Amino acid sequence: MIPAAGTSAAAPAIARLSALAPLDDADLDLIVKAAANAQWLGRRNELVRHGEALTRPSLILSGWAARIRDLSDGRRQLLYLMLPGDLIGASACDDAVAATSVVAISEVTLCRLPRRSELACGAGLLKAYNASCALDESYLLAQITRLGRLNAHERIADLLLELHDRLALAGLAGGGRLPLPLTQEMIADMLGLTSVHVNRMLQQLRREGSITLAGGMVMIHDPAGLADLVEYRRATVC
Amino acid sequence: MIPAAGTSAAAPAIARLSALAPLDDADLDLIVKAAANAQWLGRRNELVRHGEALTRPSLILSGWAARIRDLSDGRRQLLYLMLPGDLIGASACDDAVAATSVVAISEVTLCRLPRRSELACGAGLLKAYNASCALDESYLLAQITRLGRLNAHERIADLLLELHDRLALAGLAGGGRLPLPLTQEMIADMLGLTSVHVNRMLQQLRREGSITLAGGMVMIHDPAGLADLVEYRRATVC
DNA sequence: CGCCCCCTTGAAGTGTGTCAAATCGGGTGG
DNA sequence: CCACCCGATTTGACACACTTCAAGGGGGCG
Repeated sequence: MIPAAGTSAAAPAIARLSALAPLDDADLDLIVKAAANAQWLGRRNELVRHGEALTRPSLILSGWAARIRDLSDGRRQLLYLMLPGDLIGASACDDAVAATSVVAISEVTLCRLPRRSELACGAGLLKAYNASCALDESYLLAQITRLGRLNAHERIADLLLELHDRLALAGLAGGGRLPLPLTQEMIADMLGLTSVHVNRMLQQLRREGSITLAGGMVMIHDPAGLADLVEYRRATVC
Repeated sequence: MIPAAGTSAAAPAIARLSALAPLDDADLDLIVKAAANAQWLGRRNELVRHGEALTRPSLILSGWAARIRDLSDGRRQLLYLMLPGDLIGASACDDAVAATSVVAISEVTLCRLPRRSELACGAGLLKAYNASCALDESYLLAQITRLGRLNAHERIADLLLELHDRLALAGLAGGGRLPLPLTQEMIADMLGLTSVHVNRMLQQLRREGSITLAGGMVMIHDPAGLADLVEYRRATVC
C-alpha cells in the first residue's frame, strides 16, 4: 500500500480520476488513504441495494459491477456498467437513495471517499466527482441510443468501443485491446438481446475480422473503422 | 406564497419545483422574476444545440421538449422528454457542455435560472436542482429498461404511466388523465419502434379498454392495474 | 379546392427470440 | 491422472414480434 501510487492497487482509479480533473497531492493522499482500507466483494454480491441510502461515494478500485434492474418474470436489464475508477453515488445529492441495485460482475474491490460536503470547495476531487457524473450521464444516453435504434450487430460493436474508451481512461485498455469479464448472457442483458443472439453476433464480428476474442480479452482490429460503421461517438469529458 | 402565483404562467413549473423541495419566498420570487422575461420557441426549434456550453439552467414553463439524438441514416432517438417544470442543465457541473440537442416538441416557453454557484448554499432552489437531477437520472434508467426489456405494448403503457406521474407533479395531470402532444412518430422515436407499430399498439390498448385517446388527451382507465401489468415503478423523489 | 401532415390498414419480409441439445473448459474430488 | 460436474458457449430448426412498403383516409388551413 505504501509504495508509489503507480504500482498501488488504486492505480487505475487514480489514473481515471486524474484524467477527469487535475488532482493535487492532497487529493491523491485522500484516495490512497481511502484505498488502504478497501473492501472486497465476490461475484453476484450487491455493492448497493435498491432504495438504500448512499451515505458516501464509493470508488471502484478493481473489478466490474453493474447497475441492474430485475423484472418479476425473470427478465433482467443491466443499466450501466461500472469499471475501475468509476464512482457510485457521487451525484449532487448528498442525501440520495440508490435508484437501482449495483451488483459485482467480477470480484470487486472498492473504497469509500469523502462526501461532497466534506470536500473543500474547488478541490480537484470535487471536480472529478462532477466530471464523473457528467460522463455517467453521457453513457446512459449512449445506452438509450444503443437499445432504441441500433441493431444487434451495432449494439455489440458500440458497446465494445465504449468499454474500450472507458477502460483506456483508467489505463486498462488501449490500442483496441480490452479485458471483457462478461458472460455472453450479461452482454445480452446489457443490450436487450438473448445470449444466443449475442453469441451469433460475436461470431459474425469475428468472421468479418472486426474483433478477436481470447482469454477474456477482446481485440478490436480497426477501432476507428468500426466506430465509423456504427456511428459511435466518443463521450467528451466535460 | 407569492400572490397570484397560482394563476401565473409559471404555475406548473412552480408546482413541480415546490414538490421537489420546499421553496421559500426568496426562491419563489427568483422564479417569478425569471419567468417574467420568458422566451418563446416554436415546434422543432432547438432549445440547446449539441456541444453548446450550458451557461445557465433553463426552466421549462410550458410545452414539451426532448433531448434527441439523430443518426446519419435518418434513424432518430428521443432520449428524454422534458415537461413543464423540468430543468435543463441543472446538474452539478456549472461549466458543462450539452451532451445532446434539446428540441421543442410543441411550442415551448422557458426562462433562465441562476447557476448553482449563484445560489445560497442550502437554498430551497438548490435542493430543487438536486432533486430534479436525481429524478432525471431515474427517468433515464426507466427509459433504458423500457427499451431493453419491455415489448411494444408494455413500452407504451409504461411511458404513459411515467408521463402521467411526471405531469401530475406539475399539476398538469391527475386521475389517469393527461395531455399527450406527441405524434405517433415521436412516440415511436422515443420507444425504439416504428410509427406503424405504435399505431397498432395504441389501438390494442384502446380495444382492451386500457386507455381512451381524444383531442390530444389520454385517459388511463385503471392506472394502478396497468402499472401492475407492466411492472411500472414510480420514481421516488430523493 | 388542394395541400400537407398525421393516422390507419393490409400484406409480406426479416431480425431476433425460443426451445432444445451438443460441446467445451475449468474446477474439484477421488 | 482420470472422472465428474457445472457453467458457459455453440449450433440448428422454428416461431413470432416488429418492420417495411404501400396505399388510402381524415382533418386543418392557406
